Amino acid sequence: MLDIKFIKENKEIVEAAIKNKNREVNLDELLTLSEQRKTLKQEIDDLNKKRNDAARARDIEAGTQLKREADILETEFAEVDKKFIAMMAKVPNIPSIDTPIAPDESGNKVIRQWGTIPEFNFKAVEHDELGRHLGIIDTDTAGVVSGSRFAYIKGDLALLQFALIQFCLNVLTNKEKLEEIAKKANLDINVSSFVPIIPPVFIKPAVQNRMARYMTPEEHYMFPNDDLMLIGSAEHTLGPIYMDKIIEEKDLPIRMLGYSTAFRREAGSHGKDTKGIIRQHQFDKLEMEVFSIPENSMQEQDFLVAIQEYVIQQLNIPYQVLLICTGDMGFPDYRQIDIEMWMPGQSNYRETHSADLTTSFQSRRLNTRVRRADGKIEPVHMNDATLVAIGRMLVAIIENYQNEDGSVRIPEVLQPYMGGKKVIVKQ
RNA sequence: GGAUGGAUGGCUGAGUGGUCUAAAGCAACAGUCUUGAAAACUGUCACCUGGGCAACUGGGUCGUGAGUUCGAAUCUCACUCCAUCCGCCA
Repeated sequence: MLDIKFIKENKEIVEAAIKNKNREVNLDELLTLSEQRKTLKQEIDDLNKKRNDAARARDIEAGTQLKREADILETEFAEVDKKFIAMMAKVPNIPSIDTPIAPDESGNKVIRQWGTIPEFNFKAVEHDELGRHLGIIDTDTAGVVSGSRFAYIKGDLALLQFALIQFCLNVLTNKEKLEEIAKKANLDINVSSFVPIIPPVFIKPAVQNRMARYMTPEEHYMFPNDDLMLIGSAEHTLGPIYMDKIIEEKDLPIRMLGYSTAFRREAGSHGKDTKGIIRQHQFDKLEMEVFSIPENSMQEQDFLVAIQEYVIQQLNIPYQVLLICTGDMGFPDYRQIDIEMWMPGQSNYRETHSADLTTSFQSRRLNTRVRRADGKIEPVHMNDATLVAIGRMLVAIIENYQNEDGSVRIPEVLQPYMGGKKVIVKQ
């Protein structure tokens, strides 16, 4: 949610943001509602003053009359307020100055590429074929037991998942390593180790709503009997940790690393990525979440991207970094940076990471604030970013590390976490 | 699932219809004293929102939402969460 004052004072900027993000909101109507709301509130306040005076004076007759008047005004206010809130929720965050303006993903800008695209002297195959051959991915049985877009991850691939997690935890809790990463990225920030968190995977819909993500119930698994839903990302339950709280400036930044399963209905993606485990209803993910003071939030995002890149470089897989354009970026995002990793089986880069800087857009709705050193209170800035979407990372690893005989080498940095094993062979 | 108790500011906690404009303590911050610190003393110290350059001032907030009343932290109803016990359970 944006600040109504900001909207009032920067109508053109907000209008452009709505247009560039392919949304529709009538700002004039919104501003009119805001004025109506304010006027009504003022009238109610004045009336309440009189009511308080009457109550103190024990003037029962005047009080009765004033109460009747107040009831009418309050009903009117409730209606206007409801419309106002609903409309405010439709206004997206404004994009950063460096965000490319374009209607769809074709406007995303590649800002850097890393690694050399591997040349195979045989025909590289896709992960589902490799996985089936090696007996480490079983979507057929999962299809029978649970339906499409589910899989059994087995044997060495299951071990590889835990190796990845362990490797990442070691990096993100190692302050010296993180300092190195920040320094290499030319970032002037106060580095601290991330707090590892295993968050709940269920969330109350009302809280999810306050994360100000523009989402439909079709995207999530809902449990109306229990007033709960499954999260689509650890971010959903990490973000509200400081809901309705004031954080002291000296305690920022707060950097968290969540590990959880993510659940997605993929309602709108029929026929897309139906093979293998690229697009699943259920996958595990390491997710970073950072709360910071406003003036540092862009650097924090750059830091998160630098960490993402470090991990991929350690795995030695080619990737490209994209600045996402207005038409493709998230509703609450001020700046979105994605990473696409090279998938030899598809001869294509595929999206594996996303880093969202939402500035104060989510925190305003969550009511998470910072008390600055000078005592002023303002919304904190929030960043969230994928560290590893494990399913897709496993895909990238086995496709990039495949051999002609269908076996798969294990990336060097992960070998210590796999008991020294170097190759996955048919099981 | 059953039973009982509870939710008040950063924390502890008093408050059972109108002097609550929420006691007191702790913590924090500032000052005095001190070479410095501690202690002591003095002061400040919740949040949202309207008006005002400001001093200041109006309204709202005692888990959430509705209700009763001229008047609600206090009474009623619903909900959420927490604690303890019983049952079940990894």
